[in-house]
Amino acid sequence: MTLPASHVPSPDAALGGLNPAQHEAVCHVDGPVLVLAGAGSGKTRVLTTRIARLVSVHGVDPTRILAVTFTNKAAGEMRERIERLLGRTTAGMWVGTFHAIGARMLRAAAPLAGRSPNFTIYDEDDALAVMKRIMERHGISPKEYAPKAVLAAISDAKNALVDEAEYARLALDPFSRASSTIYNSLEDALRLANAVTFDDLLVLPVRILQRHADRLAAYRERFRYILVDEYQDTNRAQYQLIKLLGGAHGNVMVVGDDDQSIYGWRGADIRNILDFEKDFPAASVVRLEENYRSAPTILELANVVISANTERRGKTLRATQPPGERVTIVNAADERDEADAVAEEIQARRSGSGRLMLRDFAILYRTNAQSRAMEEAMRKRNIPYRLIGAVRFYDRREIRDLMAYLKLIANPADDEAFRRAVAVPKRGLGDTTIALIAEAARGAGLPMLAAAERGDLLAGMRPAARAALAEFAALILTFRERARDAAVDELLRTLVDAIRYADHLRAEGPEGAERLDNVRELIAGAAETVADEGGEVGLTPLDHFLQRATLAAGVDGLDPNADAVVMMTMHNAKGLEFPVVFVTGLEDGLFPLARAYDDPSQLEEERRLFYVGITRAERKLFLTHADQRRRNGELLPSRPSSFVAAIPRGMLDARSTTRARSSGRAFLQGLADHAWDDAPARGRGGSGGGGRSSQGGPGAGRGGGGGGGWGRVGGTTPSWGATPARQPAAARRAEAAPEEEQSQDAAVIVVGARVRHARFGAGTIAELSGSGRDLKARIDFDDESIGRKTLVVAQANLEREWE
DNA sequence: TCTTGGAATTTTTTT
DNA sequence: AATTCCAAGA
Repeated sequence: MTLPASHVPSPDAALGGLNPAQHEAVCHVDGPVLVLAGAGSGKTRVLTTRIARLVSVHGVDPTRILAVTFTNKAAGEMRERIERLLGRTTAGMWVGTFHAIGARMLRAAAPLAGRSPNFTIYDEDDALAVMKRIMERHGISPKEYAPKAVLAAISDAKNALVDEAEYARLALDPFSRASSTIYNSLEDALRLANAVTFDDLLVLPVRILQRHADRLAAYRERFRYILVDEYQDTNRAQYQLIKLLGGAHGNVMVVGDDDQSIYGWRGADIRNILDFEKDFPAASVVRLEENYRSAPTILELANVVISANTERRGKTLRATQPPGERVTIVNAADERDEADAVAEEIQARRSGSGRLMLRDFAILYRTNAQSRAMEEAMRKRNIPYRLIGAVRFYDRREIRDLMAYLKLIANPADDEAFRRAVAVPKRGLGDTTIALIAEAARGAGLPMLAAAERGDLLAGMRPAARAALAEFAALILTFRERARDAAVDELLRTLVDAIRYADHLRAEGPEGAERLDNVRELIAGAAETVADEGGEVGLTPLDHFLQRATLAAGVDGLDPNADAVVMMTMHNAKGLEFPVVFVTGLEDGLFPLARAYDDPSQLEEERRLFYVGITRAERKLFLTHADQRRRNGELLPSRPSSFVAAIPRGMLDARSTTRARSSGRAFLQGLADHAWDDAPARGRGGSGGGGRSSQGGPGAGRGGGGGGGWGRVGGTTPSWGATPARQPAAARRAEAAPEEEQSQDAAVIVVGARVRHARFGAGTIAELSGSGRDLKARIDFDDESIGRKTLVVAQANLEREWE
């Protein structure tokens, strides 16, 4: 990104408006620092400003900076903000998630881990499939030891940097012994398939650095400054990576909040943050305790909730925002009633005086299953929404089918991909034939595809099967050659043609059409992949595409331009903020989950998750719970969460939906100790019908200069993300478009419009197709080497070009 | 080899 | 409720 010189701020301008603690963190140059950054305390600003100053004031070459973020989206935003501050590109700076960075290091040194650079990353399903087959081979019954449990045990071991050999030594009980056997075989199978698991993306780089002093020295020399965001959620392997890279010079800044540590279950070790000063002696500690995000009422609630935890360093967030509305708790009859109340509240507020847009609302829940009722409520009222997480796009069957082909093309040793690709569409090759190939491959020590190419290994196979197999192998070979330089979208198009995949889907009946749409979306999305994402050599566009697809997080797909209500788990909401937030399903057994009661530390983690949910809200927070809820098909009575019961009455306005009041009486009266059953009378003037908006308005609205942007929407022409500067959460707040069903982008995305893409630069829209989330734009880019491309508008993150 | 229908079985969170 | 698993039949 380049800005006119007049827009480049002087180094000191960036310091304006920082509070003393932020200032201290930003101006810290050498040596370790721990920044304890409370929710909404401006830590992203601290990180980006510091990096910008390292470059502009201290003359640090961007290539010598390593910044670790929690999601790819956060990485992109961080890079963008730094570039805006610097007025120049940050090419060569490493900004990414631990997994993306690990993958990059591993690609550069794959042979040291027994892989070649085009290795495949197995997701959980892939790993599970491999494992089940291993268990079968070893005669370990999946009834006795659940494959998922074994995989989880192995994953835990990897995240704790325990290798097969050490695990074998530690394995004493029967389950661990079985797991140990499987762990061993799994590692062999992965090597053979030239594949790695998610965990390996962390573990293998650590191993390489531990065993190869020259590599370690080279990286230490390169990365003089290391920054880690969301440090409270790092696990052993991640911690070790940072310690290896930064241990010598100690120029490591970690930023985190022990109160927001919510990934203990996947190996995150809260001790990493509690003990930072031990690991990096003489570390300075900076505490950011001023909150710039939330109304005082919300913050007060957050402080009360988290104070029940004992395992914490302890801090109290101070409010800087003007007073806002009180927090409301809503009692609903069941999950549908709860969803209706939420939807009605959104409708009421949207048409109210607050000038809110749909993207200003977020619905948060503990489990993905809770999204269903919410989705139905939104659909019933034609409220556009975006669902984060749950069923990932790449998990859909048709997408997995095609991805299997791509993976096999990229990595012919990938047996998982082979098994899936060879079976779809049907070519008369069933289990028997596949088992035969697997057997032959094992015997010869070859990947299955290679075995399939060897006629001499397939004695005893039916001629028909043999012919089909030869044809399949030839097909893959053809595409392998094409993939060397072909663009991925082109590759996909030809592939879909060659295997007549459209026919295959259409044969499935009506839902095949929808699947076909997804295929088109995949192709359009692939058009966006660029050959080289920053200096990695020897990889094809396909390799890049596959990696990006596997490592994509749920929120990565969140389109900042779409005006839609967002729904997601609280885990996914970490790091985000919204004017109005609904934290739903606050019932015992659901949030906190039942199993958390066994273990005080798990209960504390649930409470931290609640804290994360609360602190996402800027102006208004709703808590909701239902009297009964369908779970796993069973209708269960529910009582309000113990988290709710622990909140002093006076801090909440309580309200019941009409249905909860009429039907829920008997149930509620059973709860003598329940704080809310007498509440609807209070609050202001009689609380009207269920879900009526109480627009008691934050008349104050924006308050501090950089703070909110709460009121301002509307206005004249859509300027839409273009307003540079002055707007902290600029992208999100941007204007959007008329209501016209789903297609919020329609007003600005029109044929002839000038737009800018982050990588392809400026261009003109030549043609549009599809609608809503599937709206695609054919764009003629100014740069002739890029030419004409078709992008999915919802994913392309286009900005209107300002002229 | 592939389809079909009934049974079994859901870890809660995700890179 | 919904997906996945498994056995028997076409």
